[in-house]
Amino acid sequence: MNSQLAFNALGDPTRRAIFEKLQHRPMAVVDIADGLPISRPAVSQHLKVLKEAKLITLKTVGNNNIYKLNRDGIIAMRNYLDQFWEDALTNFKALAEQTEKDKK
Amino acid sequence: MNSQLAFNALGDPTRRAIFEKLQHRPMAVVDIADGLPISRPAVSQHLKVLKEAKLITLKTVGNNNIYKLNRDGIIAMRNYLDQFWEDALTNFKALAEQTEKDKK
DNA sequence: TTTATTAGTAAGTAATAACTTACGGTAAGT
DNA sequence: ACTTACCGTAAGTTATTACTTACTAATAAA
Repeated sequence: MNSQLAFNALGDPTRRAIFEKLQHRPMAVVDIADGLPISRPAVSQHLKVLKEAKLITLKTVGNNNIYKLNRDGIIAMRNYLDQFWEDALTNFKALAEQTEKDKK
Repeated sequence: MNSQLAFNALGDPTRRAIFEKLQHRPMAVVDIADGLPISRPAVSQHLKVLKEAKLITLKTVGNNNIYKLNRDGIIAMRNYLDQFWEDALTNFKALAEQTEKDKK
């Protein structure tokens, strides 16, 4: 799992908007772009980033590229972050205990 | 919790490096900057972002600003992101079930 | 078989983010 | 007092990212 890709992918507000749109239903690119204040090609570029981060996938149906959330990618990211926070909190706790000990 | 702050703060690799450094021990700014390929003021700027995202705090001791992880902030962000992924997966599941139903 | 719709990519521009150097202020050591 | 060490901020530069328009290709509809 490349955390850098995922963080980066969701770091942009427009991409988060797209990601959240796809939570409602799978959508073709025109539909995703509809309502967003940017051009359709710009949306395509964002979709590329989300796809490379493995957060979404696409299925071509005739003329349409239907994008949807990628369950496996999302789970991978969630698991990575679970570990990330756990490490941080574990280390925090160890430091706090060390500080206690140092006082004595 | 502000999602923009969360993703933005950890979206930058240098900031994640700083965050991980602080998992080992609280550190003064010079120590944080030591080893990083950027200038000390640049580090200060990253620290500001992490601080505003409530991931770290600082304590001034004489001439030193000692930065350390902020347990409460980390927990808040973990909880927020847990929810974020859970929502995504819940929606994914609902969509999958809907698709099943539509087939019938 | 034209005509319209969908969508990705290329190339250039605009906006943003990360960085540097220069500075000022404060505390600690001499 | 003077000097050194620490650190934040300001201002400007560089690098990166987001965006636009123009184009091409592919399928669907007429």
